[in-house]
Amino acid sequence: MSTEDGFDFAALVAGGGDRPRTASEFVQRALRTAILEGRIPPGTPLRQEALAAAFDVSRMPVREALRQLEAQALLEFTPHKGAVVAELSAQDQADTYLIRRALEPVALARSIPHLTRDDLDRAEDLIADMDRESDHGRLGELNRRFHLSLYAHAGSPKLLRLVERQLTEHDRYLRFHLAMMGRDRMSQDDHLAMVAAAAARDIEAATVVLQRHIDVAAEDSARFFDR
Amino acid sequence: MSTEDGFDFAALVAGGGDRPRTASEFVQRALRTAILEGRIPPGTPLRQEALAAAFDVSRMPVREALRQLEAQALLEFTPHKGAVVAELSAQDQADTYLIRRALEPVALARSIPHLTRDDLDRAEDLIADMDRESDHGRLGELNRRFHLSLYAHAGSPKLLRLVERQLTEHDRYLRFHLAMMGRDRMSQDDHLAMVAAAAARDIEAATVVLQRHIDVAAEDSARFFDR
DNA sequence: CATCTGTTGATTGGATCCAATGTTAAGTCT
DNA sequence: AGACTTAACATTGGATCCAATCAACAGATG
Repeated sequence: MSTEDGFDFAALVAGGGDRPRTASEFVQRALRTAILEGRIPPGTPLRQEALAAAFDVSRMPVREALRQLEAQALLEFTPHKGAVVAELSAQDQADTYLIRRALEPVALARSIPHLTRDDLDRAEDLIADMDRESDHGRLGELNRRFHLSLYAHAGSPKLLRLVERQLTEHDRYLRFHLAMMGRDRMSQDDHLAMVAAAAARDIEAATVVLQRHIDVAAEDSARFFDR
Repeated sequence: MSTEDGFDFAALVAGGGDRPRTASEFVQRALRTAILEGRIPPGTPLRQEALAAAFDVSRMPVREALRQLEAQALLEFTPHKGAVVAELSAQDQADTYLIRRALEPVALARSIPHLTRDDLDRAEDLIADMDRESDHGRLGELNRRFHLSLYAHAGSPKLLRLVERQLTEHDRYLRFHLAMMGRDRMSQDDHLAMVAAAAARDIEAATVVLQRHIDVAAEDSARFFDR
């Protein structure tokens, strides 16, 4: 059954968390996390019929889910050809870092004055979790949650949603990156330094570290796409 | 016929530009521009049946269009209640400016070295067009195109898409803003200064003007939401 | 032999029908 | 009279069916 059509969609059906109220949302979430975690490789064509069968729904909720994911740039739609999981490209990856570098320091700077001791503790916990975690998919999520925890009090929901989105897209590349680099201790030093600077309410130091953190990650990752 | 259900959807049917290949896309574009240009007020409930009748299609392409617009944050979906045009809020507006201020200078700086004489001429043409234009809806589009024309050569498609999105969302507020302020000569001075700086390849000067331009617009607009 | 064309199969787009849910309003009971 | 229950309606969510489009392949023609 795993040689269906290049990918075993049935494996996606075990949706975690709270069961969504609508089938459309159910499909949307399952596909979304599957794509983000790299479980459906870029370029995979998404046949509506196959997905409908895998999720045991009709084609309609599948179509709605695909439309939503298209608007999130996770897949590409061609009028009468269907949907394909969006490709990863060096250009796209570079752009993601460019955007993160512009947005995240702003979020961090605005958030630092309002961070509580609890927030900082949780951030440190996440760093510890990352040290323990070995699965690449979950590591990306922990990294995302760590960054977001420091930006949480920026008081700009729209900015945060945007940053979150960039971080999730970054996940797709990070996963790819880690898979080739083996386990990395990454920039945990940077992470710790950021928390320390935040605790000291030193906005300047924290943003400098963050920018360098992103720049280094950008350079590292760029190498994997030089081909 | 204009007292249908609070809004005359039939007036949207005259879609400009190239006719889309699919009904879904047709509906999506029409609704999108209508919302952006403020022709459908925030908070308006979008009944699928009414839209389908107005566009002379079935409810299905309408549903797909609504899903896409939801993912673009132009309307809000509630499971069994339906879609409502997204509200404008002071917070959201402030966030939009925050994001623009972070992203646009980056795009401009990267684009300036590659701008051609033609690009600059077109930018100046757009400024002239804005002087002549009186309709608020179109003015917003011209303003958007002006900004984008200066960023066009940034070489970062993803960044540009994001900036374009912020500018279109900004349009909704700009329209609201202009409607109360009467005709304004706005920041055409800033626009001219930006083109001049770009022509001189003076990245520093251009980005400074742009940042101030955005800051001033942010402060101006914020007043209208103090209530 | 290459190219063009017509035909068949696969897949998506759209329409209609039915089920599920939410809302409203009437009616009943305290 | 006020609050709760329940029944009708309106609206959305989902399934199935049909039409339109695209891709692949076979055959004809230069």
